[in-house]
Amino acid sequence: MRLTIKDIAYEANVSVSTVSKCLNGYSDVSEETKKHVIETVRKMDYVPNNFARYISNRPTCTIGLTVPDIKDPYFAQSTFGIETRLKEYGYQLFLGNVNRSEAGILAFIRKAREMRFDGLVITPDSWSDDVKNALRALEIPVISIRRRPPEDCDIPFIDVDHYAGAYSILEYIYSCGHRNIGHITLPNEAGIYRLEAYKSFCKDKHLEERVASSDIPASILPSAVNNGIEAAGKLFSEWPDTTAVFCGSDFICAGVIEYLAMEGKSVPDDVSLAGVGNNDFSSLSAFNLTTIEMNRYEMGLQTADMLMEAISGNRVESRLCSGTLVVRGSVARI
Amino acid sequence: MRLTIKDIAYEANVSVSTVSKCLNGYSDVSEETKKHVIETVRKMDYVPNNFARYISNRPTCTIGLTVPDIKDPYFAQSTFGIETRLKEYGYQLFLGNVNRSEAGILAFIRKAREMRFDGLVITPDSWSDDVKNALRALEIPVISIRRRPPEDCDIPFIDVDHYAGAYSILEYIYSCGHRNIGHITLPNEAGIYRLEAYKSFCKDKHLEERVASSDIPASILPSAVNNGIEAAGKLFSEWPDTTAVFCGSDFICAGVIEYLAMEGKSVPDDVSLAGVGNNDFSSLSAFNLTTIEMNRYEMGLQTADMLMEAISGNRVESRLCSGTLVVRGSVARI
DNA sequence: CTGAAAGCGCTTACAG
DNA sequence: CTGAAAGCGCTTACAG
Repeated sequence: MRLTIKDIAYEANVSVSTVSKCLNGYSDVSEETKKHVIETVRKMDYVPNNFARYISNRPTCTIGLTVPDIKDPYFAQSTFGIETRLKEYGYQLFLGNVNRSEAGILAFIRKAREMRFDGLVITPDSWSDDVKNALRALEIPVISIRRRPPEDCDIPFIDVDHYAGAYSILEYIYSCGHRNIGHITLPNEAGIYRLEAYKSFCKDKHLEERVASSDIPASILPSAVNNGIEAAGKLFSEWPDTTAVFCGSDFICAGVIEYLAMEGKSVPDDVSLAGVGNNDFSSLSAFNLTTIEMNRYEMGLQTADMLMEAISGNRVESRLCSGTLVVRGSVARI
Repeated sequence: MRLTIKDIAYEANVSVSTVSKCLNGYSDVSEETKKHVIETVRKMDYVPNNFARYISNRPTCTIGLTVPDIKDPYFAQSTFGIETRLKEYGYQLFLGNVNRSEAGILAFIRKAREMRFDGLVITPDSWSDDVKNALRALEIPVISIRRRPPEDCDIPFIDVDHYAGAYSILEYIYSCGHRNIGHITLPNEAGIYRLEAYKSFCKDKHLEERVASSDIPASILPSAVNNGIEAAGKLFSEWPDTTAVFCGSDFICAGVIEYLAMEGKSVPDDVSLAGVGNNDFSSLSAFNLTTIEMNRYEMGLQTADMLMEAISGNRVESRLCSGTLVVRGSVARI
């Protein structure tokens, strides 16, 4: 049987209340008693039952985090950042993989209420009425990470500034002398912001828009490569004099490189290339990609800060985190 | 204020006990009453307080998992497997990042007791006396994943069968006609098993041992590439007629490829190459690596199975999971 | 089939 | 400084 506070009280010859006070650092206990009780606790290896402790409405110091896909290294990094900072604040992370399903996130929100979490960090893939209502019924702070809530949902978010990142890498390409710059879109929400940036950029610099895309999914690797190959084919057949391509992701860059290799061309000698993401492989010399680093870890730290602000009762504003340009060798000066 | 079971009882005009029975699926309640209560619960959006529920020593249906490094995609995959299977059993995962520190794992074990977890999956980086004692004091089942406990620590483990995987890929290389096969070691525990397999293999086939290694850390990418470059230098200067190299990891392969490129050689035309790990980039055509897939996800599923066995009170045996050979183009037939 | 009452392990005013 | 007692929100024999 597990030891309870009674066992300690009995052993230490004091009352249950006194043991409780010693354990919780109350000051109105004599030094001597406290020492004796603490020693007894240590000797008997007693660990209080948190379930009994938190039965009243005290803060549980635990935060729930949903992750749509635990295998995605991006989420891994931001999760790590959140966890690190949360621990500094004395909070625990409760992680729920929700597998990109609406039922999953709904179940998680329920769990959060049952377990009396003090706050939530979520990444909903849909903002259905059910999700919005469940969120509204919550009496604890919520931050959305990597997903921007719709107008009618008043929860703060934190996300990468996809637009600014794309714009800055385009400026870098431009500064290297390129004027015939193509874009291959990334088929998801982030990709839309990047495309927007590309379009604004072309307008601002009076460049011709050269956009290509493919319907092949680009979120995981082998398929993203095919996406890049197909889109590159379209791009170069329509605008053969393109000198640089800005891709919606480094994965897609890998596909473009394969396409070019098939055409007997190489990067950056024949065509310059830049992406977004700074994946593991991007630094390998076979790729050596100029790209945008998203600083996910840093974003995780900030997410925890925002949540703590909200838990303290302050109003928090949504944030966009800027990526940083990583210059390697895939964009040539011309 | 949060609703309690009393509010529901009052609203539904029944006793607290009756509400509790309805909520917990007891049969000795009339259909009519049950329907009415459930409806009231739904209408008022009441969620029971788990802390009150689990105050007695009932199972909490939550499992603790320590992960040494949440950014490591390998852990991400096995974690995902564990979570998936656990959910099927009706269990929750509580994830604690322990950051490869002994203090971290000790703190986690304490949390596990406070929170009355039903079981633990751990990955200790050290098996100090403190850790072993803390583990022994635990009254719940524990499985060690990816770490094999010392003799005097009676907890079952699950790990990749590094030895068998290495041996099988060596047999494949041999079957392609290679007889001058070198090995570049991976400087960690898994690497030791792989080296052993290499040595046994050489003995079994009467081949000369050609082992090279570098002190440069090989766990993260840019540094692992340098490890491969340096070790390849040593290997080829000592045994220039080596036709195939088995590397302790795909990361190291990437370094060997760079080394060969600097020498004006390519894979597999001049030298054949095989690794272990099947990383994201391994499938890209610039690498096209023949390697061993570790099946981490599958291993996670099995981990959950083992834990459930143990929780059911059965004795469970340690397991080694075999990897599977992935044949791509980096090993030539000669 | 229903509900009053005791109990789970802890905390917290409150009296002494 | 110490401890008896009430209470947290729920569950579970038990009586009716």
